Amino acid sequence: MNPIVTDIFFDPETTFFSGQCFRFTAKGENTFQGVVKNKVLTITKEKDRLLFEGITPAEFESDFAHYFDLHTDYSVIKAELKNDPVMAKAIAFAPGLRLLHQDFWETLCSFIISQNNNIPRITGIIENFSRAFGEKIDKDHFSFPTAQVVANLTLDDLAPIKTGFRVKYILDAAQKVAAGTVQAETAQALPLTEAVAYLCQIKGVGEKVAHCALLYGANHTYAFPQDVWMKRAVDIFYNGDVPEIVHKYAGIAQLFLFYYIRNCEEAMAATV
DNA sequence: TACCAGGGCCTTT
DNA sequence: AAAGGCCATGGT
Repeated sequence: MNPIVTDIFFDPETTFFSGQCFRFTAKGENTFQGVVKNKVLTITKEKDRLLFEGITPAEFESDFAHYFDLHTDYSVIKAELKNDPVMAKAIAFAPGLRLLHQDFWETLCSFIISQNNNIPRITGIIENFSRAFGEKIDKDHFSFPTAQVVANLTLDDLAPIKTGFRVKYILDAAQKVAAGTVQAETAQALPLTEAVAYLCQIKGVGEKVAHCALLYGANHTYAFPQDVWMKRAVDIFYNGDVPEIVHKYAGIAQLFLFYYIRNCEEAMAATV
């Protein structure tokens, strides 16, 4: 199958390793591979274009363009955000970041696993979780386990995944999603505040995890997940007071700020 | 209100 | 080599 070529710009590396998704790995300097929508997707970054392999042009148009938020014009958003000096720095530091539109259940479950955990370990847990309970796609790749499958597991089944005390949270989330008590469509349709409360009915889902699931998995672009890093960023950069422009593009602004404070030497130095 | 719960990768000391 | 923190939340 010939690769799909696109001249739409985004940076796979910063996008995949910004902490919004946990399913991609680097394969060499400019190639990244991961499981999306039960398919093994390989993306290669060339000088002025990206190559997509593993999916058909029809799949690219119908599913993956939305997944990569390619219908959103980032130049407009970034131009406006850059009026804020902190955002200008954050955007300049990782200009190719994009907000991914992921599967609701996968993000919900992934961010339950993420709590009080670091990104390499989260990635490893999700890999093992998929290998154990997902469907085999090829030798090295497995789909993310469905809520229906996970809902029928026991605490002992999940023990080898070593998610510790989070196991019972995962089970409660899976059971509520599988039963339809919590639905992606409802989470998406509700206003943000009500959507957060809706997700917080799940054991182990609090404000932070709810915002992540809504932002990354339910199209809530005004969601603004605040973990220790973001709180630090808001304190240091804005003296605790988030400016209006950041509120306007909350989710995307958060993505830039999070990546900036996590990775930029200058920003790190400011934390001392 | 403060602390603790699995566990392991990574950073700092 | 050892210690502490990590895209948190619920229970005591």
